[in-house]
Amino acid sequence: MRDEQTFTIKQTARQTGISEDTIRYYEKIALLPRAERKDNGHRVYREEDIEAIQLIACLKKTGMPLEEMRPFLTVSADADPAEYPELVELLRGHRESIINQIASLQQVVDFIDMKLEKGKYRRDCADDIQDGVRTEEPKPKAVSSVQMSYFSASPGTPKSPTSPR
Amino acid sequence: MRDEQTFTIKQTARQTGISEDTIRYYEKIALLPRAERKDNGHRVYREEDIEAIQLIACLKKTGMPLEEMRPFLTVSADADPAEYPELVELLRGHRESIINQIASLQQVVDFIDMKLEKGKYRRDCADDIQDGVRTEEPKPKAVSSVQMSYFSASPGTPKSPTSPR
DNA sequence: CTATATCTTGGAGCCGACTCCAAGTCAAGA
DNA sequence: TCTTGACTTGGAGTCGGCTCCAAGATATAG
Repeated sequence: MRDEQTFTIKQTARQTGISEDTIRYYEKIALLPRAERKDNGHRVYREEDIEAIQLIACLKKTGMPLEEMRPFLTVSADADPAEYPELVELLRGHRESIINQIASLQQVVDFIDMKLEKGKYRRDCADDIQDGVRTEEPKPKAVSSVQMSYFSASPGTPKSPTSPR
Repeated sequence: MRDEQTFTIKQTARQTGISEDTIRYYEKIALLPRAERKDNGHRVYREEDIEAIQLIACLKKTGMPLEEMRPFLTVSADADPAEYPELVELLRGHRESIINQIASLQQVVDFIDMKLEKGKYRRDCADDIQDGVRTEEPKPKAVSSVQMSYFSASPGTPKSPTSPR
């Protein structure tokens, strides 16, 4: 039998950069599945668990709220997302919003660059919220809590995904 | 008499996508300078103020904490950062971290794309465990090597979404 | 047997970033 | 005059995401 390597929570924390407390917290709120326990009750982690935690860490870096991560973790847990068409939609939506986020970040970089290189004139990074009359509330999405474009989605900008790589 | 247009807080909120309450909050914590008041005490905003708020909105989208925005706002307030060499350093640092963030986001996009297009394999989306003493790492953890099947390669320990073990 | 270390649990506390509220001011309209 | 509406203020409350206990179990070393 393949002996899979296992890790203590401490080792896991070290490998993932997420604190032990936080890992337990994620388990508590069921963002992570309940970890297996040894006879003494200690948690055991293996590669796949660590990868899940790393995925969380990665999404966290992008500013995504924990609640929104659930679908990602579900997808990562079981292989084929195609079986969950709703999930596919979710993923697409997230992809969109991440692309937008990248654009925002790029604008900040531009802003900085401009400032750094003598910048005098600045064309701020908010070209998306022109005086278009936006109703403050993006309608509450029906079924899934996820959607939450990082606010102020540009009105009517289809913005097809960047060419698949 | 110039045509400098001024705005109420409500209009400003609308234009920037930031709520009135939040704008007042930003002023309260001095992230924004105290706005001018009319005789009746009402706040007045003009273009430059709106731009500052939009800058905040933009930085917010990138996940930056309010406290970290202060230098940016200082810079935007008075044009030339070169006079504040310390600020220049700050800006450079932030630029760095934003670039990293973009990379993280791109990885998430890749992750999603992989999942969406039938994904089979993935490479890890994060591997910057800050100055880590990578103690016992069984493998060299190559950044760009494609291993780590994230799923479907669970020999003996299948995780199903519906059955926690 | 005792001390030390590593874990467990439940729960309290903290911080950032809002969000909401009550009470009050002022201007114009019916 | 009374009412409405847009604003003001200070402060309280909320929520997400940790972070920090205290009390207790178990494992190994001396």
